[in-house]
Amino acid sequence: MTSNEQSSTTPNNFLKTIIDEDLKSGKHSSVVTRFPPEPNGYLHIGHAKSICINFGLARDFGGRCHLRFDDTNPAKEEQEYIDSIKDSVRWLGFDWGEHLHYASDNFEQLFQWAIFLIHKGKAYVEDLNVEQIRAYRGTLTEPGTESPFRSRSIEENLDLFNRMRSGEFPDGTRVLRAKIDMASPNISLRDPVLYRILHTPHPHVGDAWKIYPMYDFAHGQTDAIEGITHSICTLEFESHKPLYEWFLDNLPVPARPRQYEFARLNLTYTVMSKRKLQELVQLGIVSGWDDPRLPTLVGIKRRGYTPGAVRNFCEQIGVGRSDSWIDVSLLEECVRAELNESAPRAMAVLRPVKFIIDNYPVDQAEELHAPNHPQKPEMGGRIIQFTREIWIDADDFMEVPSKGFYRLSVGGEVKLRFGYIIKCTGVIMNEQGAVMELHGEYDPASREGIHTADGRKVKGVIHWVSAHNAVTAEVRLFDRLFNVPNPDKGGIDYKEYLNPLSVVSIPAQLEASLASSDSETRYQFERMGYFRQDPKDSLPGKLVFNRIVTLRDVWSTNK
RNA sequence: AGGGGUAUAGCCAAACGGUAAGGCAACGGCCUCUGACGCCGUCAUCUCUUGGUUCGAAUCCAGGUACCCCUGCCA
Repeated sequence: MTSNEQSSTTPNNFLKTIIDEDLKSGKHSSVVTRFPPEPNGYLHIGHAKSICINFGLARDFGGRCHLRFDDTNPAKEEQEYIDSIKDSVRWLGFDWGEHLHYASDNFEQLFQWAIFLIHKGKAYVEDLNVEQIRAYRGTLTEPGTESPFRSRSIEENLDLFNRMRSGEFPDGTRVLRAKIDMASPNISLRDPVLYRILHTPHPHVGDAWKIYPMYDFAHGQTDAIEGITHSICTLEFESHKPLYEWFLDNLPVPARPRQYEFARLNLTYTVMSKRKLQELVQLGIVSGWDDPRLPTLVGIKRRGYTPGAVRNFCEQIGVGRSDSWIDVSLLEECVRAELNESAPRAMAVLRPVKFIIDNYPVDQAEELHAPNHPQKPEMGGRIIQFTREIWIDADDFMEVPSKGFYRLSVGGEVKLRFGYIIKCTGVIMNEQGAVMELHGEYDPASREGIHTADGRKVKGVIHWVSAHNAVTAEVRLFDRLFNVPNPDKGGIDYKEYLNPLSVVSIPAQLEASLASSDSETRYQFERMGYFRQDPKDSLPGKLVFNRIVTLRDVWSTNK
């Protein structure tokens, strides 16, 4: 297999087509991409799409992908974010090798290139203030007006720009602008700002600079310096592309990268903008950036989603240029698909109701064997205890069973998973009509299979735990953070759509073997879903389990 | 007459003038000691729309329509 053949079985997309052609035509001999986050916040699932695209392309075509911090605005950036972003990229399973870069590594070169433009008469120092610049810029339908400072001499521009660098002027008093075209229909070409004065220390280069380049003046040149062949970004940067190319055309850059755009990810029932995410955290609506309900990568990780599932999700959704809304259920489906294969099974009763087996000896306890995975005997098994008193789930009992309900009711029988068939003979309720306790009998001959002594087949199989040795745990049931597909839609504040039941915490009864689990192991609680211990809050004596995702449940969705 | 983009099934998405891939969902059926998993089958006479070119159009041309992005000293 040669380097310019696609080595994966993943579906085709327009970026792969472009790279394939560039490699075949000899335009490039290898592929170099980059993932360029600004370290001003935590990464979310939308970034995961970009990471998978960039690192995935490099992997598929035998090239490399850089991790580059687009750190040109120290007012918003912090080391904490740099560290977290690195963690998240690694967690997703990607490796940038030697290629950890910072746009700020190139500040001196960028400065020299700015000087170069001034010498060519293609950049000037602007004295107008923010409001004036805005007014002079024109509107979407009207051309802008040239600044009175546009025609300054090269000498004066040089002098002023150097003095900007040396910190002589206060923030906001001057900027360096490119001299392009104030009448351009593309507003990003109306003499864009190249540098602004900012007396702010920088997380990566300290207090070396008093002026900082703008994104547009840094990105393409940094791509060129790093030898990026395909600079892949989201659609909103498309209108910046002519500017991106203008700098490459007018500066003595060492290479000629190309920018390509794809549609950003939108996910239903959540919000993705940094501003909204931050607001949810700050208002205490969620517990932090790693709240398991958030689409942040740290949140998803804490919830218990696996990196493989996220990667698979990114593969499934494809790459295109049309605005798309992906249903969260696809993400959940990817999580289920992976966990179904890897998760050991266990039993846990989330809404415990005591069931007393009247014909079972009070002091007796027997050991039953339960396999850890129905299709994978190599995953072994464990011993579960069977006793006179057991916990079963309140949802598995109905006083008056509805049509199609084949679990327990008075007079009905059901198979206890890996245990015996039991028959319910009585129910004790409180004054409010809530079920307090159930009574019944077991069939001693029914341990194997689902047939009664007289040969009938029991339809229902329910999970249970021995009340004798069950362990109590807090279980957090997570659901969608919002109760509408697009909380951003309409003029209404997105917070109006918050789902009040996005997390409900309940005391549950778990089988004894779970007491010694660790937070790395994801379990399937049979018939309920996938769960794992919360890595932050769960303690040996005080277990806390997160519900990662439910199992598909045709019964309850069709009810 | 601002500029730039995008329209293929419920949600994504492939197709590059040769007769609409695939995934998810949905719907039937089978299997099952998890109403899970798995398996089998069904699911666009049609590609936003109206015309045109062509033996042949989702693909080419012309005109409409809808939606998204752009007026930070953010990225």
